[in-house]
Amino acid sequence: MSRSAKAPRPQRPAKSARTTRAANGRRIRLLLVDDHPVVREGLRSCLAAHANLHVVGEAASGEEAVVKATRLKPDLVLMDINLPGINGLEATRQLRQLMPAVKVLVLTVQGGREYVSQVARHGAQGYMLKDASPDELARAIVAVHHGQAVFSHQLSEVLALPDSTQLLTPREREVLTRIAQGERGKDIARCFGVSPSTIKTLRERLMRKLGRHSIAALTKYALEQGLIAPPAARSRSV
Amino acid sequence: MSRSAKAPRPQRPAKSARTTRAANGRRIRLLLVDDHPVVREGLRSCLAAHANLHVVGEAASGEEAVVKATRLKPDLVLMDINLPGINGLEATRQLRQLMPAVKVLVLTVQGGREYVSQVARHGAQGYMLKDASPDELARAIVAVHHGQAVFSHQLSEVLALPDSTQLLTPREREVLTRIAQGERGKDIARCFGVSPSTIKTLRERLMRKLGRHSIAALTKYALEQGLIAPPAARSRSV
DNA sequence: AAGCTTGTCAGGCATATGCCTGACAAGAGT
DNA sequence: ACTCTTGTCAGGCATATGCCTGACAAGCTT
Repeated sequence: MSRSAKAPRPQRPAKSARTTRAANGRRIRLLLVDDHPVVREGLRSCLAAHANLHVVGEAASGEEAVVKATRLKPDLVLMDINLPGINGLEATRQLRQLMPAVKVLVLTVQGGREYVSQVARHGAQGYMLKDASPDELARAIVAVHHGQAVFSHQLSEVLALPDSTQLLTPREREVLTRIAQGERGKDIARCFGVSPSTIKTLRERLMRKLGRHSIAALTKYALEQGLIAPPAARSRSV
Repeated sequence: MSRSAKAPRPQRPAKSARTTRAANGRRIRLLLVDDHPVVREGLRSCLAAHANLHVVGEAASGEEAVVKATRLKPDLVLMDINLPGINGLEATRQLRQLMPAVKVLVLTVQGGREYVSQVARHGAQGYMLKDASPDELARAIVAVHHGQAVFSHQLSEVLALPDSTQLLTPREREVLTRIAQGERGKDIARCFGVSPSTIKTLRERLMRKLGRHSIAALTKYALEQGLIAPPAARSRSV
């Protein structure tokens, strides 16, 4: 904790203002995407200490992110995942399709293994967790802007793990999401137009592969890995 | 904006500095509790615009929150719920027990109905969602400091709903959390030292009361309502 | 005192799970 | 050609769920 406590607020010395100065001298134009004003403000404030980082806009939803990105043409978008409307991954996909030059650094609290590969699959160049320090974040932005792929060091352990869901076939993933959403075997079978036995077998394969041996456990796994949307008990969705 | 930065950066005009100036002239001493540096910085920055709000410290965990609160004796603690170690609710409970004079305003992304009553039960005076605007937040802080109970207006719809979990007895809640964590009836029974039949009956009562008729559905409900920690796929817990 | 809820327990019954054993065809990789 | 994985399907079997019917004691409300 860099902040001393009772002191007359130490006015953080912005120590890294120099350290991250852009090599080429050009400022990196940033678009902040997060639905929480406080977080946007925090990012703004954290990044303000870095002379080469320039926040050119903010967006509070996926749709707004895409619109603003096309208008403002930032170099890089800092993208949250949990957004009202289309989520950050989908927004990333759309954005990257429309403007391949714009890089996307995903910044979220979700740390599941599956999220990592999902993030990459959707075209983002980086994936930081929100418990990264401001300096880490700034370094990540610069690195991504320079073409590196950057992942939060907190994710390294997760990345070191075998990607369990990579091991799943599309069919298995589909079945898993259905199971995790509370559908029962028979309904899934009917919905897929296959025999209940098939779903049964697939479920058992899933359990063997993932080492989760109950529906509740599979549900929790799917949630952890971001295979299904976390139950959004937000007011807007109630 | 407290942090200077060399950039010309629009240095947001702190328009509401006057509007929330304390009536009594005394500044409200605040302790910020959140495990994300960026969020803490955002709060700092948002609140810096208000002359009567004074951030005296920060904490990144529940334990740290309790320690710092006893040391710094803030007027009010801004408390996140999802924290490493003991969560914000437990921290609130401990803190309120140790220092009843310190008010707690919970500030989180969790908007479930059950969370609202849980927050109140743990001794907090207010509950704001993180999508509140900085001004709302500042007003809430002042209001709570003046003895009001404050809840995010985004929560009003949620509050208008009947509190389904209020309808649950402590025992039922306990069983529900166990179920949602993937324990099966028999194990719960053994753990509680009662007959499996009892758990069976309780589970059925739960299903009737909540209108969820499978374990997966109960799990999702518990997640939504914040009865169990959202599956923390964070690196630290992997 | 009568009624209510809670927590405890039990039985039955249809269905679903979890775990095992198979099987077969299509496709990919070697 | 051979192996491997995938997706499909089936049977059996022990256990768990989901849904119903009870029951009884303790406590609280009225």
